[in-house]
Amino acid sequence: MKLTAVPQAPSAPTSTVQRSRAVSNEEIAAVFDDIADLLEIDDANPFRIRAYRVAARTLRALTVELAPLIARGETLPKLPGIGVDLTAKISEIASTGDCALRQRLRSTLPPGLVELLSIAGLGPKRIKHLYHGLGIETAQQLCEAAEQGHIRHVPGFGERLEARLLSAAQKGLGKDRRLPLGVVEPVALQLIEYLHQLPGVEDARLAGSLRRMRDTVGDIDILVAAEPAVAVTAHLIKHPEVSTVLVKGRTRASVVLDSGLQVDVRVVKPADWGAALVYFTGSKAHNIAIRKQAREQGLKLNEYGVFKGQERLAGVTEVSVYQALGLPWITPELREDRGEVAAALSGRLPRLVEVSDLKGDLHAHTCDADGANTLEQMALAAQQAGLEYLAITDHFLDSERLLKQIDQIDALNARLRGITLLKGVEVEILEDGSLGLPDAVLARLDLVVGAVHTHFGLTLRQQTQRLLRAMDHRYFTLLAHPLCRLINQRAPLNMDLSAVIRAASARGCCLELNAQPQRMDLFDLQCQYAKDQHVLISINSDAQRTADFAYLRYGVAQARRAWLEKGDVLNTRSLSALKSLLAATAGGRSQGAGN
DNA sequence: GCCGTTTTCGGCCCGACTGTTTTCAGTCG
Repeated sequence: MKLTAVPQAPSAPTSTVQRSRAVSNEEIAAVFDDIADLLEIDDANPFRIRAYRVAARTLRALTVELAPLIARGETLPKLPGIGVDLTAKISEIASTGDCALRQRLRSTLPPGLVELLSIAGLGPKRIKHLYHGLGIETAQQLCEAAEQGHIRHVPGFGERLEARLLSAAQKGLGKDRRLPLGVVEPVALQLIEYLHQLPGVEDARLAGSLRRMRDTVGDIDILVAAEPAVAVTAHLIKHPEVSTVLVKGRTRASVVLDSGLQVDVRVVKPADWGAALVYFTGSKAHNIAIRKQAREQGLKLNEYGVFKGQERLAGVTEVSVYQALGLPWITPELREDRGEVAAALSGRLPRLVEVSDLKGDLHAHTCDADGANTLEQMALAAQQAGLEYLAITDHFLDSERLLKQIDQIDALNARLRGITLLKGVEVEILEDGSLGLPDAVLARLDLVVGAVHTHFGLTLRQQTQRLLRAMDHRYFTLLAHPLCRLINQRAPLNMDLSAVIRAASARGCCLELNAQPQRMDLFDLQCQYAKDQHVLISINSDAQRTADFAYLRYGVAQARRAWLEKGDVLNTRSLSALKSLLAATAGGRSQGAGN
């Protein structure tokens, strides 16, 4: 229950069958995670607990919502790790919003105990001891007991543990907060540089979810290659931004920076580098999957290498580790146990899109609206970033100003060399799904990017209909930041994205993967579903200033996590191919659907 | 709780660090 992958806030479960909206996979997964937490405190079979956690993860990785299938009476597809019992529970949760097992567990255990699990240093065993020994049920009671020195007298606890738990509890329960990749990565790279300065450090690299380029990151994992005599962890805790040292051993240290970010550093011998890099890059699920692969071949895989009995077969490089398991090297973005091991085994790993494949950017702003730079400055910066074309898609422009900008772009294109500006707009999708500019103006553009910026609170049905109607418009090209989420600030729109994706497919519209670090909109799995439905994805910077084209690499990373290949991405097309594609789709839609 | 062409029962990934203990349990990743 520590970290959830999908930031859609689960709504409070209701026991009524009539619900205002369908139960999402995320909500079912949250119930399973809750059951796993409760079972953990209840001292249940660890493998039973794991089954619930694995099932929760599987549900979060699905690209299709299950509740509508269940509502239609269809049988659920066979999912790995989900058998007869969990299938029944999924149906139960989908139709009632809750599950009898959870209610039973909650009735026998105080509700606060689950919350205690999120305090560092407190697991199920210690929570049980504190509950039975001192009646502690909440973080508040934990603090009081620690301050009064009661905890040290519970068997298995001592003064130091008491102090540590008090400190962790006082820092609150917000430790599972995740920050945008684009915010954390620069900090992490500075730390890498700092570690490299220590003599004897042979290598230092990002690991964990940062290396897998997840859109949000919970902490910074760094792997260092150095001989045991090198005092790497001592060097780390001397860093000026380190505020708290959580753990410091010879080969491992965990610290908290002034910013609140946690940093975990592991030190390994250079000879173990490859195996350690695989291990600490994860994900946990990927590691379990490749360990299973090892076991099936009579091998053992750990962070020191691949072993056959006592003999080490591989471990110096990542490639050698995968090779010893009979696999090609798997790029970190795919290491989520979403089918990459099977694909690797059968030689069907995708040839993923790369930053250098991008020929253009179809969403950018200028100082004509709320951007910081002129048309020309943006054009030259795009060229500098290796692009051949850039669509200018300002918003908040009225017809008159937009027509003026069109003329300015024509004039600029006449003298620019090596970069072409496309005439576009980020037009408001109004509450009823109509577009905020007249057809006569939209007709003069190369592309129309539609987006929602208001009325986030519509019902599921209203919001979905709004987007479907917008895409019906004859000039509609591309739906920008479809979810409208802002990481840690605004939840994704309440709408049926599967329906939107299928509609985009039917209408020949494209969807954006917005690469702004706070947006990263769509999610990887949603892009994957779009790909399945043959919807082209446009990876756009939504640049407000010249420096923002650097964000494109985050968008590409998200696309790679979605298994997208060059052909799945609209803006890998050459300018001429793009223009003919735009011409073919925009005019082909129903003439009567416009507003 | 899931899984299986050597299994319908007996497996299910594995090591570092901490703190309390005096050989190891609990937590974490």
